[in-house]
Amino acid sequence: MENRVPTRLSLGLLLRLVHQHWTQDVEAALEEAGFGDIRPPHANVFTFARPEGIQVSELTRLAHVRKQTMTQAVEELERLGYVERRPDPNDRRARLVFLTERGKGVRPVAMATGRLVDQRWSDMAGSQEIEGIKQALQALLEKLRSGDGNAAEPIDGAGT
Amino acid sequence: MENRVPTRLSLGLLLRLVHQHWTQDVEAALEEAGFGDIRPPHANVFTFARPEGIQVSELTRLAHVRKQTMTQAVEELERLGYVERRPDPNDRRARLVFLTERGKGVRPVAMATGRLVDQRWSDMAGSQEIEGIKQALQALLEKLRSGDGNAAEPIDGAGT
DNA sequence: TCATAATAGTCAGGTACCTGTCTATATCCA
DNA sequence: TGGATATAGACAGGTACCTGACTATTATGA
Repeated sequence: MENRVPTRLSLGLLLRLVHQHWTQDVEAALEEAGFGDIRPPHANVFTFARPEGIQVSELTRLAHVRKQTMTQAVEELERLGYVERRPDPNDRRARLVFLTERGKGVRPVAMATGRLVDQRWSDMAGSQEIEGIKQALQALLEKLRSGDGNAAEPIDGAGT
Repeated sequence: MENRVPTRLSLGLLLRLVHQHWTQDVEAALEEAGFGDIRPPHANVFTFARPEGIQVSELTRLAHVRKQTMTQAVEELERLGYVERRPDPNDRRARLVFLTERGKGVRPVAMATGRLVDQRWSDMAGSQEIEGIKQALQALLEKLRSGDGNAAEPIDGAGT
């Protein structure tokens, strides 16, 4: 089947391939846990939701995604009955996102999936290896951000 | 502006953020070189094109992208006048992609952009650091591929 | 205190990937 | 040699991000 990883892949390609694996694994973990209707971008909502409610803009900042992306995730979860939105009493521009009872039930599982995948990868490749990659990427990211002009706003991202 | 990278980002998020930086930098490098109409996914076509022509399917394999993605890149480059397609004399199902004269002129630049970005990142963060990340990711990828059932086909990817 | 700037959220549209299905042709081996 | 299987490419449709432009509301500071 000739499926060896060719010797020298570009950094861009490597990042993409590994990221794709990650996304697939998160999705699979959610599926396994019986939540096939929740997909990776939704997980952030569960991760950052708070009993007092939270604005979409704040979710956006916490998860490093654009408003549009987060709005869509919230809308889908609303349709699925996991969250609901109510007007923010302190800011008439805003609406607050709350977990429904159903949503509260899912929360621990959704929050855990990222960690679960981390765990599996650590078991597979060694936790030092994974930890090393994380630290190296984080350090790189900080350098990239200070090094160029784009250092300004929440660039994007999600738990995925 | 409060833009420190928060202390512990998930691996998925890190991969995504760094990959995004990479793509932006490649795009910027192409723009700088005066080829604003060529975007990252196109670069593969220049990288792997051959004087005798090449099939889209083979480009697909080399670049680790799906047929659809590569087809689209080739179509765009055809519209822009960088490549042309002619029937494959040895396989009536297939068409071969050739660089036009114009395409041949761009080739070196398009091929160099990936390396250029690597170079810049190495200057910024240290070439050992970058090299280490590449090797770690590559090793991880190999483990991931042998570890799960997905180890079969060209997963995806591109010079980006 | 009032014009200006910032923020919450919506709307419209784009990109780079993905999946699955389908036809024509090629290859294989029983 | 012919029937199952694989491959080249086209077509239709989906996802998770992105951007920019816009309205309503809030915060700022001169």
